[in-house]
Formats: sequence, C-alpha cells, structure tokens
Amino acid sequence: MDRSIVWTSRSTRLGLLGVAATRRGVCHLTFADDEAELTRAVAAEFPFATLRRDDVAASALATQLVDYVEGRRATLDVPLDVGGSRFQRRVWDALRAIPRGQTRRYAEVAAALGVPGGARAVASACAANPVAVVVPCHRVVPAAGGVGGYRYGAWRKQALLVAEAADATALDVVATEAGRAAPRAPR
Amino acid sequence: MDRSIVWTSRSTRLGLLGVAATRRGVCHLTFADDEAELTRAVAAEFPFATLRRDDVAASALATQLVDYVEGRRATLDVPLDVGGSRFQRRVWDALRAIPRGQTRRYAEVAAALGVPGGARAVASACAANPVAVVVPCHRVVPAAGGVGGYRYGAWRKQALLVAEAADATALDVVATEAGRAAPRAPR
DNA sequence: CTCGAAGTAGCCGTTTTCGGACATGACCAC
DNA sequence: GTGGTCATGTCCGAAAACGGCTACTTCGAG
Repeated sequence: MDRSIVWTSRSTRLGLLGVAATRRGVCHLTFADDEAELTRAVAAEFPFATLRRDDVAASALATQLVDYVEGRRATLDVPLDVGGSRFQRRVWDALRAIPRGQTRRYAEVAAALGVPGGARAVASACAANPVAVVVPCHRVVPAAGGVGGYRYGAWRKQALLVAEAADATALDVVATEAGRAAPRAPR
Repeated sequence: MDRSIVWTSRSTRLGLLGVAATRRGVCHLTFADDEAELTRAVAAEFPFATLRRDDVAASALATQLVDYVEGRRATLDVPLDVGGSRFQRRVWDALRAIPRGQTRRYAEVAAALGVPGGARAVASACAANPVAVVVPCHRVVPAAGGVGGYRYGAWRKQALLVAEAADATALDVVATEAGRAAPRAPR
C-alpha cells in the first residue's frame, strides 16, 4: 500500500533539514549531516512508498520550517500526516501541548498520560517521533539533568532548546552541561 | 490498510461455498457447514478489511464456481487477488499447473520447485491456500496413499478428486480407502 | 527371505514466543 | 551516596514450535 510522497531539503545552522510530505501533510522531518545520509534516511523511513524529490512542491512548507529553526519565526502551522501506534499518537499529542520555551520531564509526560511508570515508554515514543521540531520531542528532558538523548544528536536538541528559551525565561537545563545537575546559584 | 471486499455464499453438495472478492478478483474461497461458521471464517480471514455481504455483485463468479463443484462444468476462468509469501505464491502457481483429473505428491511439488526436502513446507503452503478449488490444493496427496489432510475436511478433498477423475482416467487414489495402498489390479 | 506395518528422526517455511535494548525514573538495600 | 531492580510500550533478532510429509529403521508374520 504505497503512498505518494514528495520531499526536499534545506541547509540550516543545525545541518541539513529534510522535509517529506503527502497530500495530507508533513509525514517526516529530519536532520542529517549531508545529502547522502539524508537520502538514505528518507528512503529507509518509507520503504513501501513512491518517493519523489521535488524542491518546489514542498517549498512553502520547507521555508516555514527553516525560518523556525533559524529563529526567524516563533510559531508553526503545518498539517501533519503521521501514523504510529495508539500510545505513540497520545504521546505525540501531549508533546505538542508543551509551550515553546518550556520543558517537561519524561516522567511528567507519562504521568499526564495516566501511565505513572511509563517514563521509559514515553522516551521510546519520543525516539520514534517521525516529525522532529513540529512534534517537539526535544522539549522532554531527563529528571537527572542535562538534555538527554536525541535521535539526531544531543547538540541539536540543546540548540533547539536554547533558541526557544531565548525569548522566554532562561532554563536551568540550558545553562547546564549534559549529565550534570544544575548549579543552585550561578557564581 | 483496508481493502473493500464483497462476499456471498451458495449451497452445494459439498456444503456451503463462500466466495469473497475484491475489485481485482477472488481473494477467498472456502467451504463451511453453515452460515454462522462461514461468516466467522470470512471475518477471521480479513480482520482489517471492509466486508460487505452482497449476493448480487459476486453472482456470476459464484455461479461459475458452484457449477464446477457440482460437476456441471470442467474449467474455471476466474481472476484472483491473493497475497501470501513468495514461497507460497510459487507453490500456488505450481498447483494451478496440475491438470484436472491428475494428482501430485507433496514431495513431487517440492522437487519441481527446487526444494527437494520441502514436502512438509509445501503442505504448509497448501494449508494456507486462501482460494480452495481454484488453486487446486486438493490435487496434492501423500506418498503413503490416501488423500491426506484438507483444510475443510478430507471427505471434501476426496469428493473433489472423484468428480475431477470422473471424466479422466480412473485414479488409484480414488479407488482406495484412506491410508491404504492401491490394489495392483482392479477385480 | 519377503513384505508390510509401525515407529522415528529429519525436512523446510511460517508463526509464535521470548529476551534484549531503548532518548527514563522511582524505590530499596547497602 | 551508590548500585541493583523493576516498570512501561515498541521493535528486532534469535530460537523454538508447528504442521495437510517422508525416508529409514525395526520388528513380526508368513
């Protein structure tokens, strides 16, 4: 059952941004270091789809996303077309409710979903998020401090958080080195 | 991923015959003892499809199949729409090449497919045949004699073989009781 | 010795099951 | 503190179980 998918890429300060979309909306949003890696990633994501590179069709969409990543706009309005299990969709919906500039802990998200012990399950769902940035899985951080893992490299997660926090209250996590607890008082 | 499927049933001397088809062809052909069993079987076969009972849409198809089962016609010409693994499709194709009135042993079919030891695997593929009669899995018999197993009861397999052999050379297997070797010379 | 019947050990693709591994965190024992 | 254990959903790989069978062994009857 193959869908028809068009995709394109843009260069950003976080590396290459890949955008793939069906007629109904964005189905894949990913970062990569170069075109080869990106092409492989897109192909791997949709093994049964008809893929077509089209830098024009998804142009408006891509521009909006690049502007967001580059800090030139603060809101996103893009239609999504994603699959996923029931649990995964619930998690992704919960993530979209986290305001820009804020973060949540994996355990908090799990508790909000009524699955108290499910922090790890939430982490898995985050890792499976097919639409980076738009579904802001980067806003979920470990309780231990630091930014935690990120499918496309922790540095990108941190960069996204710094940018989003720039016009909001500064966050401990942003001022903190990975894996180290935030200092009580800055010296 | 649901296909749209229509189905109907007809009463035959082998019990209820169920026929299900997509736009592209017959996707399920089965025997059952009563309507309740048949309904359950069809529903179980297509858990993710949109099923619709329609005694008119599949009428021509059903009539042709009933006529074959009842011995009023000797050839079939129906389009198929079946899935299955690569190996299964190879087996099913091989079965369709067995002429009416003839039989093959499981080991023969396996050897013809280039899998010498695969008699048991062929048997599994036969058991998984979604389209009885049209894919003539009933024409495959055990080397030990008898008619062997059949998804819808060995008596139906035997009856189909008897009917098909009626206008062809008499077959040992038909004159033989299940599990007993054929006599060398008929008395 | 011959032949047949019954038991047994392989055969092969599919399906099911099971054990880890994860973008974590709470709890308990030292 | 420090380290182990378990919870939670999903995916993936390995391993095992399961048949619409068969070839070979074994044993007994004639």
